[in-house]
Amino acid sequence: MTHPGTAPARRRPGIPDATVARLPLYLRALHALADEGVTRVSSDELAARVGSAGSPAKVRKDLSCLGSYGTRGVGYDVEQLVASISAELGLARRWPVVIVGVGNLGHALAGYGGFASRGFAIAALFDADPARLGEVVGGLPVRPMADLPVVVGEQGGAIGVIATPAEAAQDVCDELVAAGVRSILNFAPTGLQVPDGVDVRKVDLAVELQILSFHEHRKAARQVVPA
Amino acid sequence: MTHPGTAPARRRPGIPDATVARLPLYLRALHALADEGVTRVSSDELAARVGSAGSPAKVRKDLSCLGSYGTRGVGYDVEQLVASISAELGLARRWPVVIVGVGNLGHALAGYGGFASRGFAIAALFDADPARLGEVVGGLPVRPMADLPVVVGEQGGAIGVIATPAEAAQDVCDELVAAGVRSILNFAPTGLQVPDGVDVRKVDLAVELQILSFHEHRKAARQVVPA
DNA sequence: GCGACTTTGTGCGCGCGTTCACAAGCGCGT
DNA sequence: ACGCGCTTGTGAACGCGCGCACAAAGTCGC
Repeated sequence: MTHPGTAPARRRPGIPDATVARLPLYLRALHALADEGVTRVSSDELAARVGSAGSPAKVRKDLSCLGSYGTRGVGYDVEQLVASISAELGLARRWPVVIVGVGNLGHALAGYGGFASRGFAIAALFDADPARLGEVVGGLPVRPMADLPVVVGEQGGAIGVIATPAEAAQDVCDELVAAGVRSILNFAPTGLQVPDGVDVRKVDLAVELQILSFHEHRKAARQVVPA
Repeated sequence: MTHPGTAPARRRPGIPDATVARLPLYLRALHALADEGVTRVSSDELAARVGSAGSPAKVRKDLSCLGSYGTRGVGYDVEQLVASISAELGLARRWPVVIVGVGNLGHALAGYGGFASRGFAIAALFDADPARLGEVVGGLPVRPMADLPVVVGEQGGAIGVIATPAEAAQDVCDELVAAGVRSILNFAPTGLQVPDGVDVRKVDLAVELQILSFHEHRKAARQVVPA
């Protein structure tokens, strides 16, 4: 099979995005299993653990995709799989995270213990509001935006988290990019424009609720007019 | 569909999930446009507004999918489109939301103004910790879990939000389902088992960071070993 | 009033992801 | 030692969603 018409300039190392999105779920389930003292797991069991997002076949294909070995007739070694997935996700290194915007959500994120236990360290908190500067949240002081390039430089890169109102998000995003941040998690309810080479993932609570609302709406309509 | 004139394109129950997931983004952008006083918008412009998640063709196909009319040579009427999408998402009704777990994240959610302005009303807050009961957060008192069926009954259904630690999530989920909740937004870092007819959407901050970590990792690797 | 430009609506082909089904491999009991 | 059952790994088909490209349609300029 030769490559079709398109120029093969960008060769992918072969991990589909859909698989990448599931690896963290597997990792989560595997950590839970390890805590329970389980040392081996089958694709069937792992799929059940991750819930609706996993089928046994998907699990096997995903895992085979990253070259990790299972043992036929037995299953996968939990510890080895954790190591393999962690390596693939780049979690050997503990990534520094900078949070911009110390409002309601920023406070919650700064105080969230889940980051530290999953391979991330909150490096600093920033806010544009001078009244907030110096305030200590989750053990870290709130710093001015001007410090951002310094912190990112010190850490040798970082993941940026935007927890500001929508109006400020694009400006903050630009500052993050200018400071050298190439991966951004955006909680502000707005789309962001970024140059090539910068990844943005967005989490919008209202959007999630609206998607649920759609299905709820449909379910209600179906009750009134049954098939 | 060769009939010209006022032939109504009946929207069939077949709206792709991918489209449903984008409708809230369009709605968000349209509200912003309306606030700016814009009354008409082209698929091109709307696509640009939603950022990387939208191409003009996708916008057109999505909108045509829900039967809303644009005017050829002009574009779409912003107000009409807002009404159409809102109706399709079931936002004519203001959905009640119950939040379970008033920790860091629960506090932030209770205080988040974005819900009220996007078609949702926080109906009540719950927590299993007796020490928290009665505490007022975001204008609402924290109530015991035992009140959950009462509240859901009063509201005639509700969307449940789980903001508890992972260990409690499945139990809370079961209680929500037992109380009649059929749509759940889960912030706890764990998979949930639910019966048929119940929708769960999950938001895991650490998972999002790990996906970013993967790409960051890959970008770093590409610098060392360029193509 | 008419032509030309703009923008929607959509049919088609393609590529990705999911699922099915089965062969290969490994351990275990006998 | 040998077959039996369990589980992985994977090839192939299916289906969905995306982008392209063009026809229909409506507006604006002259």
